[in-house]
Amino acid sequence: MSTELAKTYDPSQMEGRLYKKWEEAGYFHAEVDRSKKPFTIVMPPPNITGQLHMGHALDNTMQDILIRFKRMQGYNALWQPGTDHASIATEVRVMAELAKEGIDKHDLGREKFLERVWDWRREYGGRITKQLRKMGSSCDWERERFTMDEGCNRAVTEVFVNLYNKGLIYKGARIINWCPVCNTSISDAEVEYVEQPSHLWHIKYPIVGDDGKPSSTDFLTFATTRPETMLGDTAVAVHPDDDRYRHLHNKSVWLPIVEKAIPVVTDEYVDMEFGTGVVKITPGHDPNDFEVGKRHDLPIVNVMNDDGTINENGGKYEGMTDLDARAAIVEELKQKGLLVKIEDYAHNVGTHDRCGATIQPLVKQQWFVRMDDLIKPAQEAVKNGDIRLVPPRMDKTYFNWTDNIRDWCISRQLWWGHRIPAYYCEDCGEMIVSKTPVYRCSKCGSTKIRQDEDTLDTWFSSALWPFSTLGWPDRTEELDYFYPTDVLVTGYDIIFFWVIRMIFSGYEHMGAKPFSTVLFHGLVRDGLGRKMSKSLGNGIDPLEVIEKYGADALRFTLVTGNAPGNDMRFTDERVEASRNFANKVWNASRFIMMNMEGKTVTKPSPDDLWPVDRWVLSKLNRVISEVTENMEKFELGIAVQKVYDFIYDVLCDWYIEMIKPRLYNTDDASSANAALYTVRTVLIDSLKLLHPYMPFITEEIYCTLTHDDPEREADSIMISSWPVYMKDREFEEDEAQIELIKEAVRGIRNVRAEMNVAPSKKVNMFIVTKDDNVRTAFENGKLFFESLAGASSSSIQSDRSAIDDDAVSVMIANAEIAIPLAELVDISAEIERLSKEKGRLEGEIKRCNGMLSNEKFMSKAPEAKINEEKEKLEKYSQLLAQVDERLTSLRAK
RNA sequence: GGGAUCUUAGCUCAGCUGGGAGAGCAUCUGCCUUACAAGCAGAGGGUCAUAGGUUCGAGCCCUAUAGGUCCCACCA
Repeated sequence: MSTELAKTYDPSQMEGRLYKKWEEAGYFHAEVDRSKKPFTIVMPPPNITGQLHMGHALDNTMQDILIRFKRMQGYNALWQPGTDHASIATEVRVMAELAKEGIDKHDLGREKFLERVWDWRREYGGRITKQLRKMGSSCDWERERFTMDEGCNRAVTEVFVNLYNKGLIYKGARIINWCPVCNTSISDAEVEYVEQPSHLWHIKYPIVGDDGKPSSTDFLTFATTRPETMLGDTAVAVHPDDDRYRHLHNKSVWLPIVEKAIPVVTDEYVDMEFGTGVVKITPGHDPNDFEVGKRHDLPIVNVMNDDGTINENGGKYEGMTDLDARAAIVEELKQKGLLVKIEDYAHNVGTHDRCGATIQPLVKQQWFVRMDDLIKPAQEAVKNGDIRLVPPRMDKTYFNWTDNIRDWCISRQLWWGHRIPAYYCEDCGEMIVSKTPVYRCSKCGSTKIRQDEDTLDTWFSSALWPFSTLGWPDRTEELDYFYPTDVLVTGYDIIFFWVIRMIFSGYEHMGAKPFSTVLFHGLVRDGLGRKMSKSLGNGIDPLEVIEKYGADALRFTLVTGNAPGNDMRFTDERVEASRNFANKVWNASRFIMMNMEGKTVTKPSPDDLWPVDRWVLSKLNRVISEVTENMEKFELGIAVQKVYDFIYDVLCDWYIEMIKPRLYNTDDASSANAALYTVRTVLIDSLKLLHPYMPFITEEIYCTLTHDDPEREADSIMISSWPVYMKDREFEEDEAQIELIKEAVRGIRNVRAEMNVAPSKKVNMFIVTKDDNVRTAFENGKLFFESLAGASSSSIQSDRSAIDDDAVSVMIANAEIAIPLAELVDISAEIERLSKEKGRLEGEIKRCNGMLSNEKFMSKAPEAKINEEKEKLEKYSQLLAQVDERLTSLRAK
């Protein structure tokens, strides 16, 4: 470790080095230790396809802040990392690679394809974790997991089989989003609705008469955007209350082309206002129609092949693509006189977000998790506060999901993922769900066994993450000790996909919640407020930011000025400001160390401390308890703001400036020692408070500062103890004294700036006061007028004698600082300045009086508030009297 | 269509359970004052979206309106 800090702050030369040191020292690692309280966070596993983006950066910064904070507080802090296999994203990625070689995954076959994916994963799967290290993330890499490692696989199988045996997993037909290009079903979330210009085809079906034949005069007219699906129509629906069609209840209409009768059903799903109030029902190719079909027990006719062409149910249209069939069918209807009109219509078409193909809703056999009972404990947990969501408004979103929960479709027609542990006997058709591979049919003894082709939804394994990573289904020590975990940090956009599923899984399989608190963050947007996305190309690469400004600046930027759950805009200027702050910390530390050089700083006796030393310790004390409290409440943005203000304002702008004369004064070693000891104490505690936010710079300074200190607390700031409030650092009187001096200094600076007094011009100052307390304060603080306010000398007296009449006055309660500036101001200007001040004071007094003379205020407001107002009134009245007196005397000239 | 959320200084945003409007950046004026020009000392700038209501007192609570954002559902 270097013994002094480099002249300029350069994050790039320290961050990699320090991270390596931490990791090698094992500071990130947590072992079960019953003598300490655990604090656990499981990292939302990033996709192995992922590249670090700002969302990760924010997410991980927040987790690292909490983990570092708790670790310093003495908790046994475990941050459990890992990655997600991301079935569809990865499969698409590898398929794209194969496509470059002209290979389709079906050519390779399942096994060969999976080998390719594992190869890909070995090569790129660790990329994101390397990038997380650059952020300074202090997670326990020795415990890194993967959603498809051996343990997670066992957990997944265990859960699937258990749920199946409990009757909570079933197989059933459902309409799903089918991508005819990728040849798989995709989840609702992967469907992107794109508005496309299209048409509304108004069509009429003949009404079937009592004789069972289509009428040639009575028709039922309706509109559709997809005429080709009429091949699969099994009903026509009207609203039950629609008087226009009451006569058709229980009747039928004739489905042309297919040439068969289909019933007219009544269903509330129909919007009477839209079009003619009639809807054709195609349960096989429309999600809503599917639901209607279920309610009315309608047959399902599938007219489409997996590649999107019309199948044998389409009769003569078999083999045509959907669009060709559409044109042909419209033409045939027209010839039959059944086409009423064609209208232009813009309509939202579901497309696959990865390949852009138009989604075809198809009915397929899928696996489902029955949610009605599983969701109940998850609902209850948030309701009764067992699990707390931060910010609390997320409760509403949460309940919106749990209240409207639908069965979870968990099967995917993909290869990369956990294959469903269901086996079918080719001979007798028996289905066996088993934790271990099945080779023989338990019913007929046949060995012709085939495993279900489908894999599980990626979220199925993520849902188990809080306990699968700790060893479940084995009852490990880790599980016993670290579970339930403490905080989950994630974006509000995956409340449904992930958070809810982890919660009900925790209750179902562990019998306990997965975590106590969920801390949500928002989206990171670009400078224009747009979501960062690849297609827009407006994403800001965190790694580039780190390279330019350092990880500390990036982390600081991501949590500053932001409230939990709110989106934030990310701009270069904000990072720059953060970097500048880091630079400030760097230079202040450098200054302190320069002054310590060659000296042995010892603990001063209490008598050696100056009021200003006690003032800063008292301020430090307060910021420690406030910051700690804010962090306990997850108010990270507020906490870091307070640390910033303390370091910048209290430490750098005031305290360091105020002790300079003592440091430079070689005659009084004990005073210099007291100042140095105090400033070092304050610096170390400030660095500790800042460390969770800016781990690298604080470590570098801490180690350098304490490298030869025999009483050095720890080899690293990250394992040092979090500062705590200390009663013997509380100095109320000294605080008041120094605040008075600061007020005076600021007043003098104001006047000087207003009067255009060159900063280099030193002037005499006279402090006039009759108040003993104020006198004491200024006796202690006289020297600050010289070092901070440009006084050549200052003296304290109880009246204005021996002061030039044309001196400028700075009024402080019970004191006047008179500054003779004869050659720079004239009396009339001073009268004007004081008159303005008088007006301001009168306004304040009027406001106070208004409140205090309001009977209702006096009877209803809390006593503390009333006293506060009374004190203000007193102070302003005092100042006003001083200003008045001075004005009277000036006007008499 | 349902739900959530936001609207505060020129810009980006804080503002904890209601008690005299804040920060950073930008702008303006001075300063190379031996830690820092990535700096120092000052200054200007806000009817807290609009209209009502509750309250002694509202940026904060309630209602309505306008506009923005997000999530969900997608209408034939």
